[in-house]
Amino acid sequence: MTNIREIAKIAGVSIATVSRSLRHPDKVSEKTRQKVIEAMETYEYRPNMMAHNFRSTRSYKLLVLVPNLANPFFATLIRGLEDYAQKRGYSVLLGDTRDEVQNERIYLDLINSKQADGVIQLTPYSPEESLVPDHLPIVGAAGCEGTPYPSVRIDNTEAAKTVTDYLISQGHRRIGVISGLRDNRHTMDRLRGYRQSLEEAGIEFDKSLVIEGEFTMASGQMAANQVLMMDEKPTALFCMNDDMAIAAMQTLKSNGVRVPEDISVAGFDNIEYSKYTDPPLTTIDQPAMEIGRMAAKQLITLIEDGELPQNRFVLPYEFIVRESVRSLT
Amino acid sequence: MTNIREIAKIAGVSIATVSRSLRHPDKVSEKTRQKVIEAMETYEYRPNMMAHNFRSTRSYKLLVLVPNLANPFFATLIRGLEDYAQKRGYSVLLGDTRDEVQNERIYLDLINSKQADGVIQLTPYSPEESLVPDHLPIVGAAGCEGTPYPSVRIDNTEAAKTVTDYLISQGHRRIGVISGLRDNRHTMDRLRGYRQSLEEAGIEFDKSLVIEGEFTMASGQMAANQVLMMDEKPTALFCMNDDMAIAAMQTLKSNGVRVPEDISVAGFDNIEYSKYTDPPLTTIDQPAMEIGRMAAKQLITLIEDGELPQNRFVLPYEFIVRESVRSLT
DNA sequence: GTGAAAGCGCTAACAT
DNA sequence: ATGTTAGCGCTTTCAC
Repeated sequence: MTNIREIAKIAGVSIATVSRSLRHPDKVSEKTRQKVIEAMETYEYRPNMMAHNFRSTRSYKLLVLVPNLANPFFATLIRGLEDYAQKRGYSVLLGDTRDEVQNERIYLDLINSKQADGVIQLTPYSPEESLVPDHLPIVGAAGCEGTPYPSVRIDNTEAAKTVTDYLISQGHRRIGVISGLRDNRHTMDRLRGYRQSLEEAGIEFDKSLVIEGEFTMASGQMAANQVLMMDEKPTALFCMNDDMAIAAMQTLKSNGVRVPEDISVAGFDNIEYSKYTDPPLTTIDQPAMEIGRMAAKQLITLIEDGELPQNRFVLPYEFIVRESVRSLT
Repeated sequence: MTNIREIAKIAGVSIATVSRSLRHPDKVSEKTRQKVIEAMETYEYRPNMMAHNFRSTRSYKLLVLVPNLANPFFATLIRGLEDYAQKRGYSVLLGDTRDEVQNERIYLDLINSKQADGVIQLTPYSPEESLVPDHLPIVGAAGCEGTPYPSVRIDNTEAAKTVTDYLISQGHRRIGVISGLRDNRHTMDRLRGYRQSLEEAGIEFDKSLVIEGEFTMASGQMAANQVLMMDEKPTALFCMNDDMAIAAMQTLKSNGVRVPEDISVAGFDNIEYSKYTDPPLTTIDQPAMEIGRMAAKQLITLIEDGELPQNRFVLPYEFIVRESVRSLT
C-alpha cells in the first residue's frame, strides 16, 4: 500500500511536492519532478483516487440514466458517451431505469451522495414526471424538443416528416403509424412531423391509422396484429423505432402479408439489426455514437465550467433508403 | 452543505453517535436514534459517500468489462448484474473494451486507483492475453471452461452439442459452422461440442465446413457469402451466436437461398431479435439476466468475504426450437 | 521552488 | 450508551 508519504520519503521531498508533481507539474522544478516520477515508477505508485476525489469534491463519474440498455440504440449511444468520457478522465455509472420514474429517484441519489458529478438522461423529458433537482448538472441525449436543460438530439419532427414525405413520394396515401406511448415526447414530436407531411400533401389525418406501441418489439408485434385486423389496411407503416418495425415486419410476413409488396414499412434509429432484416429496413439514422460523445462533452463542460455557451445541440440525421418500402407509382 | 457535524449539533449528540445511528443502529439507544433521524430528515442530510467510501476503503463500485455493449446479449446480462448490484448497495461502472486487451488495462487502473472494488469480465478468458493482477476480486460471466477465477456460465460445449444433435436428428449430415475467432475460448468450447456430436453420429469432421467469423453481424454476412460460393453447400449452419446467424440468414435469403428449405440455420444466445427474424431462429437460450445477477452476487461475496465457497457456477441453458431448421426426413 | 501544517467528512478505537 | 479523538490519503494555503 504505497502512498504519497512513502513516495515523498523515497524522493526526499515533502508530500506537497509529490502532490504538485502530479497536479501542477509546472509549479515544480524539472529536476525534482524527475526524482518524484522515478520514485513513483519504481514503487508502482497509484494515487488513491478515493482520497483524491474526496479531497477535490469531484467523483469524476457520470451517471447515465437509460430506460432500457438492451435497446442497441441506447447501448451504442452509451458506447460513444463512454469513449469520450474516458478520454477526459471520467467513468460512467450505469442506471437502467426500466422506464420507471421511481427508479430514477434511486439513481439520482448517487448525485446527492456525491458519487457522481452529473447525469446524462436518455429518457425524453416529461414535464409531469420529471424530478430533476435544481442546479443538478444534467444533459439530455437523444431527447425531445422543449427539454428544460441542455440536450443533444436530432430534429425528431423533421426526421419523421422526412420519412413520411418519402412514403408519400412513393405514392402512399394511407400511411399507418406505430407510435410510442401517447404521452411520450418522442411520440409527440414524431407524430407532429408525420402530420405536417400529410397536411402539406393534402392528405387528411386519420387517427384510426395511429396505433399506440411502447417502443418495444412485443408492442410492435401487437400493433402489427391490429393492422392485420383492419378492414382497410394502410399501404405503408411508419414505425417510430426500429425495434417495433422489425417486430411488425416479421408479424406481417408470418401472417402472409408481404413486405414491401403488400405493406411497406419504415423505421427509426438505424440500429445495426435493421440492415439485416428481410427486406432490409428503410429508416432514419440517428448518429448514436456522436450524440453520446457530444452529450458527454457538454456534461463535462457543464460540470467543470458551471455553464454552457449553448443549450441545444441538434445533430444531423440521415435518411437510409433500403428495401422495405415499395413504390406505388 | 449539511454534514455530519451539523446534524450532531442539531440533535445535541456527538458526531460519533450520528455515524453510529447510520452504520450500527443497534449500538444506539432508540431514543437518541430517533432524534438523530429526525434531524437528518429535516435538514435533508445525505452522507457524503465520497468521505464514507474513502474512510471505509470501499468504493461500492463494480467494474464490468464488456467487449461490445451493442450486443444485446451482453446488455441484457448487464441489466441483471446491475439490478442485483443495486440491491446490495453497489453501482456498476462501465468498461467497453471493444475487444482490445489494451483497453482492459486502462479500465483495470480503476481498480488500482481504488475507484472500483472488483470486476466482472465478460470476455472469455484467454491465457495468452489475460492481464489479471493477483488478488484482484474478479468473476467471469458467460465465460468459458478453464477460467482460472470464479465464473458464472452455461456449459458451452454441451449446448453446442445439443444444437448439433438436433440438426443431426433432423436428418442433416453436412453441417456447416460459422464460428468466432479461432483462438476465442467460446469458439473452442462450442466447436468441441459440435465435433463430439458429429463423432457420436459417426459423421466425419470436415474442417472446410467451419468458417471463421468474429461474433459480429458483418462477419456473419461474410461467412454466409463464403457458404454461397461453396460447391457442395451444407444443408444446415450452426452459428456460434445470434448476431452472426441473423446476418447469415439474411445474406443467404437475399441471394436466393431459402431458409430453412435450402439451408437450415441455428444460432446461440437467444437475444430478443432472434424471435423476430424470418423465419424465427432456432437457438440456445443463455439465461443472460440470471448470469448477470449471479455474477454480481458472487463478486460482492468475494469482495466482502474475501473468498467464495465455490468457483464454478454452471447455469442451465434452454434449447429453443423455432422455425429456422427444417427436417430432411 | 519547496515544506509545514491544516483540514476535507467520516469511522472506529478508546475512554467514560 | 455516548463522547473524545486520531487519522484515512490527499490538496492547498501560507511561510520561507
